[in-house]
Amino acid sequence: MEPEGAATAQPEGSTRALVMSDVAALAGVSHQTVSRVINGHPNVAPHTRERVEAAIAQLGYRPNIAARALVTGSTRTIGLVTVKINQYGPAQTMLGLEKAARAAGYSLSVSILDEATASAMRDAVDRFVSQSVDGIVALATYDDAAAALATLDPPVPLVAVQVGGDEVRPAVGVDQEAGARLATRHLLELGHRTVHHVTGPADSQEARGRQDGWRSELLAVGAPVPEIIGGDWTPSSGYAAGKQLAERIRNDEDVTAVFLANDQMALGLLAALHEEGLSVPRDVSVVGFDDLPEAPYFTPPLTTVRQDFAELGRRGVQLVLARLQGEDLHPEPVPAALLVRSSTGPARAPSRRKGRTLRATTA
Amino acid sequence: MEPEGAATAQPEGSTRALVMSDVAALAGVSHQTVSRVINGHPNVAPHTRERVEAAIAQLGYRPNIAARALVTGSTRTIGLVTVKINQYGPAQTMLGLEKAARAAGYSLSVSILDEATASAMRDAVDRFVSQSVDGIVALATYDDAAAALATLDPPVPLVAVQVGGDEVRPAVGVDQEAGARLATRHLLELGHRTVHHVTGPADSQEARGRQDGWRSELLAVGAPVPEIIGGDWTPSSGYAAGKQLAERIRNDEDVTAVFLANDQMALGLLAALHEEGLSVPRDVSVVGFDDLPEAPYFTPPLTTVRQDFAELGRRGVQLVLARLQGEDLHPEPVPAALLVRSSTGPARAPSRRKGRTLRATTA
DNA sequence: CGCACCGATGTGAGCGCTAACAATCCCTGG
DNA sequence: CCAGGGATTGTTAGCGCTCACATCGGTGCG
Repeated sequence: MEPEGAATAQPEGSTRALVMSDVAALAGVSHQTVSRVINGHPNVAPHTRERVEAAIAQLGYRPNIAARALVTGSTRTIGLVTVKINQYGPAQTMLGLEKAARAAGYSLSVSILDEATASAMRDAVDRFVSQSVDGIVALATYDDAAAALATLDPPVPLVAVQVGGDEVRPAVGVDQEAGARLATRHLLELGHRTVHHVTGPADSQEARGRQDGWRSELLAVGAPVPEIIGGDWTPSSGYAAGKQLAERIRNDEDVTAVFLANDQMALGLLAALHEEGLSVPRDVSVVGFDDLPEAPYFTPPLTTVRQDFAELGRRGVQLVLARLQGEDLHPEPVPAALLVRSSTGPARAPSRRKGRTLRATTA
Repeated sequence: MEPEGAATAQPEGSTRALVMSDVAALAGVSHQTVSRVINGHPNVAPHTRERVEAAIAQLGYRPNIAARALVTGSTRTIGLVTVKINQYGPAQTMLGLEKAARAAGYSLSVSILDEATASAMRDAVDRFVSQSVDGIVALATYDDAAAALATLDPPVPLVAVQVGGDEVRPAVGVDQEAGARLATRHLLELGHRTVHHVTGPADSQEARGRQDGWRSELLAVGAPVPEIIGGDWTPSSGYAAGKQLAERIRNDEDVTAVFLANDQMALGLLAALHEEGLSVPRDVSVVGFDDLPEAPYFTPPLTTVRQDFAELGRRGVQLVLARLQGEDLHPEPVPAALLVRSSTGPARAPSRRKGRTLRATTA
């Protein structure tokens, strides 16, 4: 980037044009010995090691990683391909991944897709391959992305994070089903006859996992399984669900508990219910999923399910590194935990609750 | 990573062990001509260029970027150092940056700090330098991070995104002050005598910018400037502010309009006001800042200020690239826009509003 | 008609590092 | 007392690419 003649132009002892032999010369050894010290090879005399380390420190030497990458074939970089980083889950997962990668001495290169299409996914993986990352982590919660992943066979380890089943290659994920069962059970235990469910998008494996958990818990206790209400993660779809549910309550249907596949939809539902003059949790109990930072400040504070994203990231990186060494571990799903706040309460008046008055707030 | 003997093991015509001379041999030219074609050098005969391109396509050849980086000194990577990616603003900015970087043919390497301390910042920048990124973008909205940036003098361009003034090196940011004035003016125009303000953390330049905007708008129209209420971005601090304000309203102070430095605090305030039996916007008008995806679904839907993060990212990358070429552009701040929803309304009963009844909901 | 010149291509060197091998040196055991 | 072996260090050869320069064939002009 600059002729080496300018090497000493830096005001303070900053990096530049310093190469291994500079260190070697100062320490009075060969460059190879310096290399050995840097890479922690065993057979270096303690005395020599010290001298080399001192020289490195004195010069502020930093190995050129491009040169190292050229010969080792490893860039010590992990590529992350993800979608919709503005959603809480992906953002948190990314945070966990970065931390774990850094701790393992890897850096994280990211590619944020606009859409989770197969071709976008393929392109991103391709880009990482020609960037010669050591491994790739894909956040693939949507079917087509997951499908795209399945067709890919990059020359580096590729692991999926947060996909539903084990359909796709090595994968780690949160135990969506267990989390959903926790939420459902909580509502059931409060005495609700059944629990309604607002799902996420049909092509999201996470959404399906939550739905499965909800259904199986209902089935397990012999509770009726109401028809699901479709949603798409947005508050707006939760709002629509809230309106629909309010209408059904007005028609005297037995709707006292709702489990939504994420907190944002719960927020929308809360808003709709409020508009319809329904009180949470007096009239309806509500549980979300994700534990957004805002969730404790919803009106009312939202009972929800928290996923341990840091742990997820850690395992994701761990999986990549294991694969890199040829190991083939199959990690357990990361557990989820229920956080009970004020949006859930005991079911009132077991069955008959005729003659309720509904205030219309909007008019 | 693997002995080159295994080079042809790949099932389909995937990448591996392909080097420039393979392409050269197939095209019947020298490796240097291949290099020229790849790098778009002018003096290549059209016919030759075509043949080389065909060979590249046929083989699926991808240049080894480590080798290129070794000789050119450029990795075509931009480093991003940021804090708190789980907050909406940073996450969106990052998205914008990644997009812009990718469009410019750069990839984005990220480092997410736990804390915005000087030493963490320094370490991250250091790591990027030894990773030999071409440029660094720092999201430095906090003073100590910004201060750390000012002391740093890395051998690559370093630009700050979203810092307050021009104190720090090349920087781009959203015009916080203008956004805040928009919000304040909106409330004033609705007939409110003055506007209360809940700030962000004192060491955040963004928070101070918003506060300055609020104050100068108040001053501009000769409205009284109430004491600011301290906050820290969290819903919890907004909640506390809400409680405090409710108390003051109960004591008949003239509080009818609040501008909060972000939406999350507005959410907390909304919750507190609701608990205190105060109606928004009937009793109090509320404006936030950020336009979270959830903001339209708050109770009531929140009037707020939107920042164009995509544009911010674009300009950030543009600035780095300009610096890389020695240019020294000083970009304008990115504008912010007011979004009026239902949390703001006209001021009632100009002054006297004795004898109000406050329901206590919690008891 | 021949020489200078330019566009197109090839050749050689080397970026900074690690891996493989070679060369020491010092010790141990027969 | 000398061969053998392990520990330590040095030497050499590339990794795959781009840069600088050499080469070659053709064109323009004196």
